[in-house]
Amino acid sequence: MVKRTSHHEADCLIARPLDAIGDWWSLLIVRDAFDGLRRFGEFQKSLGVAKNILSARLRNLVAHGILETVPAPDGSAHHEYVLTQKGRGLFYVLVALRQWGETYFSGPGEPYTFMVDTLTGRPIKRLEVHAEDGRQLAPGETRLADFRNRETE
Amino acid sequence: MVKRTSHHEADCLIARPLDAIGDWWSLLIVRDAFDGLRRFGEFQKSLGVAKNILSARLRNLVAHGILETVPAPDGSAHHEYVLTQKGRGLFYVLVALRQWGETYFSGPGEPYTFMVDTLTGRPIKRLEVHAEDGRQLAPGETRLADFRNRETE
DNA sequence: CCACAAAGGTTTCAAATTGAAACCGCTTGC
DNA sequence: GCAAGCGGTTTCAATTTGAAACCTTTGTGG
Repeated sequence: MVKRTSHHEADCLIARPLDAIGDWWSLLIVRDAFDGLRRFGEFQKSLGVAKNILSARLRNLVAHGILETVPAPDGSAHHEYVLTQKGRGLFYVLVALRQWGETYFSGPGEPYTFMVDTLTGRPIKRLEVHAEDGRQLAPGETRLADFRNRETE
Repeated sequence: MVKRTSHHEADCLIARPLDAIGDWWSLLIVRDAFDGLRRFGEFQKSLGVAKNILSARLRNLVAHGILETVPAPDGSAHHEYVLTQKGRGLFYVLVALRQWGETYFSGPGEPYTFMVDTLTGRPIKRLEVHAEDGRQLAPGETRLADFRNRETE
């Protein structure tokens, strides 16, 4: 066995992100970071993950620029982990995953949480994919296209 | 070591989906399925994954109701793997992941693909999160709220 | 009809990863 | 001054991964 496969060099821009967050724990750490968790111990308690694993995941997330370490505000020698802008960009992935989970993974009648608009307390709308002109697009109405350079954007 | 951790019973509706698709390959299989791939051999060639691993992942995806097997249309004894409705629900996850990848993982000047509107060939809009009343919401403007029963929906 | 090839897996086995628990160093709190 | 807590690292066995070999069921050429 050579090495655990990495998608780092894949052409596909779905594959490459999985290199950074495509394991069982990383996305949950990011979710907790969105919930305001910052300390090693907080993540460990929330996730119940072994400390060596958490340590490796945090290091990987920092290496990928998803989290960054900042000095602890209480003046202690320790530091805290906070989301970078890149890390906050995962918000839409989390929302999409959560909406899918709400639809297909919630047992009937079980205690249940929604994402809600903080201002009104009402559930947010489902994600939709829209064309440039505003038309809503179904999965079959999109495809991938190649552009040689970014200037076509 | 007891067993590889499963999020199957987690309360969190982000964690539970990861049980179904939270490994290095499953989401790429789903991506290929959206691209129209259906046969074992097609997935294997596209992903370059070992056959035993692909076999296990396809079985898992079928067990989770994300793919289903259908008889091959050419009358051969083999079957094909196609997305279920639940599987097609992952479209938004893939779009979110891809847009994140486009933003943060594409090297400068490298050949590049976009998701485009099939009708016009123009890139699709970025995902946005909206409140019930249509206001666009930033990451910090949402939270999770508990509802005892689904009837509050 | 028989040999041979291809598709679609399964089996085998070594190497890598995971996880639980023990350990370690540094600050506090008492 | 000493125990406790935080934030990890180390150790080591169980599990998972991946490459390659193998098997089984059709399809095909001679």
